[in-house]
Amino acid sequence: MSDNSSNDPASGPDRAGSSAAYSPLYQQIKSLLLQSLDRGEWKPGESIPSEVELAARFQVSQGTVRKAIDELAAENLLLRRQGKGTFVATHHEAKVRFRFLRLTPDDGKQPVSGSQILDVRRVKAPVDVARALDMRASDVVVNLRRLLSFDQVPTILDDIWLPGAAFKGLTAESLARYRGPLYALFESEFGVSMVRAEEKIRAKAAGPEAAQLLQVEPNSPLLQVERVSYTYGDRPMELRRGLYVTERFHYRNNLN
Amino acid sequence: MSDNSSNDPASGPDRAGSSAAYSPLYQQIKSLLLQSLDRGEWKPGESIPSEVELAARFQVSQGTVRKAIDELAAENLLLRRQGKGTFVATHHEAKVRFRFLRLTPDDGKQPVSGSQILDVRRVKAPVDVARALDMRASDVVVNLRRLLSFDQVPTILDDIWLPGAAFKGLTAESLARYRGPLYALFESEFGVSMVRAEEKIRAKAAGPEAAQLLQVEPNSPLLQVERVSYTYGDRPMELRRGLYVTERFHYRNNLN
DNA sequence: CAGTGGTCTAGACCACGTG
DNA sequence: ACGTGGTCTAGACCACTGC
Repeated sequence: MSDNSSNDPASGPDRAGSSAAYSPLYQQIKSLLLQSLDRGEWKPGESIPSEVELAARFQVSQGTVRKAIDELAAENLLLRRQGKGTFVATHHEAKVRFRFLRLTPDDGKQPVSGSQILDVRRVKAPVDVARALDMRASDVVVNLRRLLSFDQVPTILDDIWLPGAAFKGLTAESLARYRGPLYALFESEFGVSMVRAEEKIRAKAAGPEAAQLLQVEPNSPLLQVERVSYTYGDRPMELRRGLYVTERFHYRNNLN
Repeated sequence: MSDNSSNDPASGPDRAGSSAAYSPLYQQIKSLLLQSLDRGEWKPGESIPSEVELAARFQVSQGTVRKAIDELAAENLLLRRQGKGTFVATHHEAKVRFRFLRLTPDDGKQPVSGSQILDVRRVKAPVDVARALDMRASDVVVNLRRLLSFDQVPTILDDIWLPGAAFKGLTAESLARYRGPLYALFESEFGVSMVRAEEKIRAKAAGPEAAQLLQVEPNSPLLQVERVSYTYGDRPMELRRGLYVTERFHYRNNLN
């Protein structure tokens, strides 16, 4: 705040939300950065302006910008690379691919993966799906089913629900052609960046259809993983129900 | 560094490990703090010295101490409370109790929990246990089995393995008397603070004994959770194999 | 009111990546 | 050589807690 002899963070020109109880400057800067990300001012994989530049733009010190970026980096929305700049996180890039997939081979060797699209439909949202995605039951959703194999062994059966409006051009053909993580496709083809997800996990006996597709005995124990993925602004954009075969794989998790 | 006109972080008096490639000052401070925690200089629940005090002790600026503490707080080893001080994390305290338990009721209402000790034995470590706990197979371990119930419904069957040396006085009687999380007991009775854990999760059919104890049909699908817990310095101190009934509960997880 | 952590600034220098 | 993020410092003031 160059024009302000006291360092009062609330006195400067109106930077973000105007009134509000009290929010530290760096939080306000963080919100502004989030808005820019959401607005698509900087695309996934691209670099954002340098800290000095942002400091000038927002009329704050570099340290304040830094703290805002620190938090966004901690949340994996941004990626700092010393000497190069700060980049918008992306689901392309080998390093963060399958960022949301916690299923891991017991022996540690990463397997060859293959995907088979079983079905793509556009339907009115079932109530539970509508509730999870914050939509009305009259809204249209895309329902996508696929089978993932690792080292040729069928391992994950996914049942995926997406808001129809945001995923207009999504067809079985475009999916069949595509190689790589779905989230990368969502990002580059539909401008939807998944930033965070919540999962609910339980054990479930395989039904007849799942057993057949996953090539296990009916009633075999499967891991059922229900995931809701969110974009910027905590807007839910995907509901995914997966059934995992955990014979030679396990779901890994770290607790702090 | 008051006595050093240049801000060279490597030139001052030898603060931590001496040589080593290069480590930022605040990382060295962090190591020193970790050593103090490990050594028990400050006990769980207690406050550590103030930032100014630590800055004076280590001959660095408050900002550097702050950054070290920031990281320890992010890892949940320390807890900052504005206006009061910085405290050593503890498994007592309602807020962080069951910090490592991710099983959550589907309806959100937190249940009444009860614990029943089934068995406590001291045996030579089986090979897999020895490997997980970084021990020799000739070493003695404590093996503890218990049944957790939520709202009177048997839900978790735990099979727990602990290094015998560190848990000398652990008996069935002392456990039966104790109420509250095991990790809190480990902390106050044995000076072992669990700081971090890794879990491997899979779906498993209930064997006859588990089915009987958990009051489910044999071959019912159960969540099998294998957890290794670590103290300071990444030393594994517990192997825990749990079987969870996920009829009215689920394992929740957040992905970033 | 004093003491604690929390925010903000300004400026110096370091490590890294690229030309 | 230059620009980027990373570290470190010193000092000011704010917000919260408890005496």
